[in-house]
Amino acid sequence: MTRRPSVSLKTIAERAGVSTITASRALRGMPIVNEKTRRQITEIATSLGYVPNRIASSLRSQRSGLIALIVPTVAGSIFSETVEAISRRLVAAGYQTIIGESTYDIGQEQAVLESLVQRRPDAIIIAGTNHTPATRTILEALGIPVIEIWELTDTPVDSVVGFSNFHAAYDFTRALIEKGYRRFAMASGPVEQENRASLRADGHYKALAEAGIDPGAAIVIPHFLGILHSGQSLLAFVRDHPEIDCLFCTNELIAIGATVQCRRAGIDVPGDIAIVGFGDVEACSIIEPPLTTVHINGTEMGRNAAQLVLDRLGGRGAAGARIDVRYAFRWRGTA
Amino acid sequence: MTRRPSVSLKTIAERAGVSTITASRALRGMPIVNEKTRRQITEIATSLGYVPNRIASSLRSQRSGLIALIVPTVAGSIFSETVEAISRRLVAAGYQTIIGESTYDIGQEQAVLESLVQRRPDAIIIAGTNHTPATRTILEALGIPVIEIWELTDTPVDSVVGFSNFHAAYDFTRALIEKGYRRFAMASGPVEQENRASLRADGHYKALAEAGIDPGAAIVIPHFLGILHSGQSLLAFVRDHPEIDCLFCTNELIAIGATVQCRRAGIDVPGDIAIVGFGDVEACSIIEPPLTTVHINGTEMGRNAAQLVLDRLGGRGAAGARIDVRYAFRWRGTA
DNA sequence: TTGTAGGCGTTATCAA
DNA sequence: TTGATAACGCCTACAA
Repeated sequence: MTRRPSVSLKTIAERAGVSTITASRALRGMPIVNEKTRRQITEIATSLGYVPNRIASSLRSQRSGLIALIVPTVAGSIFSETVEAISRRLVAAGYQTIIGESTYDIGQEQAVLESLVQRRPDAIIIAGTNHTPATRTILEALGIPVIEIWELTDTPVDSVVGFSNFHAAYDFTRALIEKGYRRFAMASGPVEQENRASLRADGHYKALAEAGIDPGAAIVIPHFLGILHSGQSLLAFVRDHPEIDCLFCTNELIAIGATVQCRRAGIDVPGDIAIVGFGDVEACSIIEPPLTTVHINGTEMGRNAAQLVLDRLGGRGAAGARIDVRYAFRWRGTA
Repeated sequence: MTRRPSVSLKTIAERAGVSTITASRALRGMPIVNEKTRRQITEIATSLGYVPNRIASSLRSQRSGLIALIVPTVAGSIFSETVEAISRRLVAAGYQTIIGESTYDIGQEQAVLESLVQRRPDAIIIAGTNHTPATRTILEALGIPVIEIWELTDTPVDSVVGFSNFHAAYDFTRALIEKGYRRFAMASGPVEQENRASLRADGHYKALAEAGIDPGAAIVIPHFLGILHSGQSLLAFVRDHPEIDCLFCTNELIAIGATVQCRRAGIDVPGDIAIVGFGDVEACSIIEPPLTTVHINGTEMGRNAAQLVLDRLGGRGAAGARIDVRYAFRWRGTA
C-alpha cells in the first residue's frame, strides 16, 4: 500500500508545460485541443497513473454523475430486476447509481432520501407514489428529474413509470371469479401507507364486492420472513380455513411459500385450494406446480425509467411523462 | 420544481451571525460548540431546508464516505445476499456503497474499478482473488483497505474473507463418491480466468482422479441464461448421456434448472440421476425435490467484509486479515 | 469557544 | 488553440 503523492491535473500540466485547464480539456476529449498537445498530455497522464478526481469535478461542474435510486429492498429479487435494468443503462451512459432501501416504510424512505440527497444526485428514481409530505417537498425542491416507479398516479412529483396495482388486482380477481372461485382469502404483506400491498388488496376487495362475494379471511405476513417460513404460517392459516377455494396473495413470494408448504403437507394445489400470486420472479416458474400470478415487467420499468432520466439530463424530453408498462396474467399450475 | 437558490453553510452562518466554521461544527455535532449557539444554528438550518453538500465535504476532508463494491453481477440472487449484508452494515455506519458489476470478466472488472476509483472510495470490497495485473497494481497503489471476498488466498492484496472453492468442491465430491456415485458429469458456467467455476471444477476433478474415477462428460452453460433455459440444455445433455449417475453442477442455478426440467421430462431425480449444486440461494429449497448442494454463507461474508472495512477506517485492525467462513453440505432431495 | 486563512482538484468564464 | 482567474462548499490547521 504505497501512499502515492497523488497526481493531479496540476502535476500533469506542469510536466507537459501547459496550463491545468488545457490538461483538463485534453483528457476530457474536447476537440479544441491540439492533437499533438493532447497526445503528449495523455501519455503523461497514463505514465503517471493519473486518476481523475470526480469529487472535485462534481463540485465545480455541479454535476455529480450520480443517480439516486430508492426501493423498498434489493433483497429477494422482486425489485432486483428493476435495479439491474436501471444500473445497466445508466452505467453505459457514464452514470453511477447509488441505492437506498426504504424497507417498505415511508419514514425510512425519507431518511434515506435525505442521506442520498447530500451527494447531489443528478436525478432520482424512487419506488412508489405515496411519500411523506416532507419527502414530497424535498423531491419538488430539488430541481432535478424525479421518476416514480412501480405504480401510476395522476399527480406525480414529476414523471412516473409503472402500472396500476389497483387495477391489476381488480382485473385479476375478476378473472378468478370468472374461473369459478367464490370462497377467497387474502394473504398479504403489511397493508399500510397506501403501499403496493394495500392497493392490491383494495383492487381485490372491490372486485369481490362488486360480485357480491364475501371478502373472506385475511392474514398478514411480515416483511423479510423468508419464503418457507411464510409458507408455514400460510399452511396453518389454510388448515384453519378449510372452506377457502382460492388464496389470493398480494405478492408472489408469499404465494410460492404457501404453494410449496401446502404441497409438502399433502394438500393438493390447485385441487384442494387454488393459490395465486402477484409479481413474477423467476422462482414462480420452478416450483411444482408453477405459480399462477400477475406478471410485472420490472426490467421494462427499469429501462424506461433510466431512459427518461437520460433524456432529461440530455436536454431531451420534459417533466410530466407517464409510462404505463401494464401487466399480464400468467395462468400456470396453481389456479 | 422550484430552483431554490441553494443554501450553504455560509448562508446559515450569516443569519446566525457566526462564522461558517462554527456553523459547520455545530451541524456536525462537535461538542466544543456552545449549546445555545448550536440550537440557533440548527434551527436556522432546518428552517432554510439546508442540505449539507457531501461533495464539498468529501473534497476537503479527503473522505468520500463511499465504499466501492465489485461483484460479478447483482442479478440472480447469488451475490445479492452478500451485497445486502454489506450495504446494511455500512449504511448504519454512515457510508454509502457504490456497486460495480464485472459480469464475470476480469477485464470488465478492471474497467469498472477504474471508473469507481475516480470517486475516491474510502475502501474497496471486491469478489474474487484473481485480477488483471493492472487491477492489482491499482488496488495496491490506492492506499485504502481492500477486502477480497468469495475466495481465499495466501496472497491477498490486503485482506480476504471467503472460503476455498477448490476444497469445498473437492470435499463435496469425495462425499458423493462415498455415497456410491461413480459415473459423474459436470455442468458449469464458463470456466476461465481461474474464476470460481474453474476452482470448483478443479477440486471436483482432483477428487475424482484420486479415486480413479473417470471425469466424465462436461457441458458449459453461458452466464445469464436463466434457470429454465439452462435446464433445457441440461436435460438434452442428460439424455445424451444416460450412463451418468451424478450431475455435478458448479453453481446452484444450473442445478436447479436441471432438476426442474428433468423432473418435468419424467426423469426421476435422484432415482435415475442425482443432481447436486454449489451455493444455496433460497430457490434451492423450494423445488421438488429440494436441492442437495454446498451451502455458502453469503451474508456472513458480507457482514465480515463490512466489519473489516469499518474496523480499518476506524483505526482498529490491520491489513492482512484472513477470514474463512467455510461451507457446509446440505443433503436434501436430489442426491 | 470562536474565528481567519486557505486549499482540496477541478472546471466555468472570460480574455488573448 | 491556450491561458489566467476564480469559484464550487466545505473543513484542516492554526490562532485568538
